Amino acid sequence: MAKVNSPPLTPAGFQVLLAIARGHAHGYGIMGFVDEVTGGSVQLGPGTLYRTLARLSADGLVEEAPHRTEDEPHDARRRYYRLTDLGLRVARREAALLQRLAAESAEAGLLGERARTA
Amino acid sequence: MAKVNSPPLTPAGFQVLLAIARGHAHGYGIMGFVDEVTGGSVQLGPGTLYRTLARLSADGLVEEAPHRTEDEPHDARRRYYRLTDLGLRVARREAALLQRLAAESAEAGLLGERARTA
DNA sequence: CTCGTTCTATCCATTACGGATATATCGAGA
DNA sequence: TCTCGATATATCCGTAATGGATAGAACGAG
Repeated sequence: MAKVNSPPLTPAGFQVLLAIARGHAHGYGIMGFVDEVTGGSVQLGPGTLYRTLARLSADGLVEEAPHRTEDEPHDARRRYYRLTDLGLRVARREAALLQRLAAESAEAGLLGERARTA
Repeated sequence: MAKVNSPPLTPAGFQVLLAIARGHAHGYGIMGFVDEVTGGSVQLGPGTLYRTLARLSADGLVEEAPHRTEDEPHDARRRYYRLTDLGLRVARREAALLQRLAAESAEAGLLGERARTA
């Protein structure tokens, strides 16, 4: 049985995995997605982004994919990525943790019931 | 109107705020709660924990609370904390972001549908 | 009184982050 | 075709966050 001991995933690392899972396959697109989905409260600069992509790739969580000649007009500068099997498992595990924390947050009264009195 | 520009919240910072919101008011108890609620996948060592508490306190997100002489048998070593109004707002905002990310994870198929084929 | 546990606190090495900078390609338009 | 701003990737560097080791005081059981 393969070790499921995944290498530690950084916050930025999860953002990137999530963006790729959502179909944003190249670096620049990932930046925009993260900014948008978090309402601007998380912003990956180029430094963090490409360093994170390199680490995820070295850890075997993502791999470079061939250019998609279909819909996209083929931009030679772009590098596309996709999740590996391991990357998918890691992303799922992290997503489950997030869900758990969101549930705890709800238990703690941190969700919903906003400005009830005011 | 007060600035809502909260100081940046670190991952460890949110864990601590959540633990306090859940009623774990002193450092050592927070360590145990975080370990437990995350199934051991997040572990705050003493270094991170107390440094984080100090920073949260300096930023006005938490404040020290008087010892609870009621249920607890009074342990003079313990230091109790509670959320400030600002801390509560920040925790809520972060919890909402978490929820959003969990929802995106679901959209990406990272939640549920586990080992369908196997 | 003694000892193991609880609890807070600080120090240090490693790592992650954020932003500036560099460079190359693309597409629009003169 | 030549120029220029926007797109896209990549690296560098200073700052901050993390993890783990270490220290030491107060607690409770025996």
